[in-house]
Amino acid sequence: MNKYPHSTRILVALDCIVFGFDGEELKLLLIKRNFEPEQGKWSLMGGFLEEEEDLEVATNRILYDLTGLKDIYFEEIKTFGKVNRDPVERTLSICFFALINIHAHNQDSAKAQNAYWVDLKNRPNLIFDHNQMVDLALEELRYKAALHPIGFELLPEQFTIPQLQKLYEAIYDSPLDRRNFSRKILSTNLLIDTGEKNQNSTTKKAILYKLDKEKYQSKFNAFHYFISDSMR
Amino acid sequence: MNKYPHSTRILVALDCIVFGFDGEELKLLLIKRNFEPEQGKWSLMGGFLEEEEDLEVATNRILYDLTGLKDIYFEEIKTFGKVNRDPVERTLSICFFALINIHAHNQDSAKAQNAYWVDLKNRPNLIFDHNQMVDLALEELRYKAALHPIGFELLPEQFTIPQLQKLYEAIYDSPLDRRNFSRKILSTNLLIDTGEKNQNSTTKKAILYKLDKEKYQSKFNAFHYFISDSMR
DNA sequence: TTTAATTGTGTAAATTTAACACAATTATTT
DNA sequence: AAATAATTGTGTTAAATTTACACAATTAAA
Repeated sequence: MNKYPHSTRILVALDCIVFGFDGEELKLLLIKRNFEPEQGKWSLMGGFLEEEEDLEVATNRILYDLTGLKDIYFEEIKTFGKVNRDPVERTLSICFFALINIHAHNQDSAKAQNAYWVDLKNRPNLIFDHNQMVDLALEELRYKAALHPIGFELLPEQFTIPQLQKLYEAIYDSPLDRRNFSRKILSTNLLIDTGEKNQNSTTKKAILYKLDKEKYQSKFNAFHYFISDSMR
Repeated sequence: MNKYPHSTRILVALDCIVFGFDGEELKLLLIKRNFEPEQGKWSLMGGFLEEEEDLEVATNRILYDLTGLKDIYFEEIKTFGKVNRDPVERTLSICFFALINIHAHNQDSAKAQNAYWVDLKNRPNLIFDHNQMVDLALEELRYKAALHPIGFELLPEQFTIPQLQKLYEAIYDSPLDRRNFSRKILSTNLLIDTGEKNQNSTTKKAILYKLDKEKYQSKFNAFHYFISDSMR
């Protein structure tokens, strides 16, 4: 097997923006680096693509190491490739974002990576071009969530419509009309009434829904217009 | 400057799907390979990311070498990273699509690369995973063009609404209602009436429009819903 | 039992979309 | 010169959707 003789091999990293939702605010799972380079500073979770490892496998490995979860929803955003973006050595970064249920991930995995949930709005400064990556990820999340039902990935198995609304309000940092939102969501037919009601409520208890996984799969690529253009 | 000692450096290629429109059909600019590997077979235009070259610069270099054009509209799609996707040596491919005005590019540049315009519908089989790349690129083009005014990138400076409609019909391989299409396009206020009319017509001459570049820039990220969901 | 907060559902006006018809223009044919 | 055929520009109406609201029901706490 002949190799390509005249070309340069380059380090390839994967960096992931992990979003979570605590019921009130959008959160990021960030690393307080206890290793070099840039020890002590904050960064995204990342890792290098290994010798005999498919790119997809590497992505799942990195997400698993951080969260202890498999089959996480993620989406590739962009490859960052400025020559000097990493001062140690030239490194490409294939950047993606992931959405997880903040209560489902393994705390020990996060602890092992020295990872902490941080409010998106009050996030610390990050190393290298990681700030730009987060900005872009938020943009992409907003774009995608306006049209496709990816928001559910951030919620627990069962959730109420008011919870879902709070999530969308957090994503777009804008208030939404309760009545119109509810109608829009229900009209997608993606929700199944579980018959149960939210217990931890101090006033009227809201209906608990779960996602209709089959319809979610089959209608995922349809447009839903959850959020109007003016809102984004 | 310390290097990262234990990690693997990998070959990184860029492969681009170049779309064009001849007034009737969507076209692809493909390479009839007169070099190894896979000499004689068809492939996408590509190239390796070089040592001291920004990723963005490499993309523009490859597009320039193929078309003689600068400032081409392009969009990154995905990085293909299966270990064995290139049998010669492990190679990542950062894949993107580009839209050009088929009449504006430099024929000599294309000839130098042994590149030919091919009907998207009757395209030859391509090497490696390039077929998948084209499939994905078409999907992304359809997705993006349903919401954002990228179609104009495929047309000459001046164009008529019937021409534009033919383009959209080619992209979605579906007929569109002439009257509703015209209304939808005009309501974006992205078109400027040049006052001139299409000359090479055997019947009623259509109005020639040009793009309002300022509005195009500023409203690019707004949603336009050029194509309804059921159409895609 | 009242109160306050929240949830579920309804309604009417405005806007947008979908489906369709007709008049105007131009090269070609009669 | 008039008729023809193909194509273009614009208009209309009904249906569907969105927007901006109001009201009744539920629940824990006062």
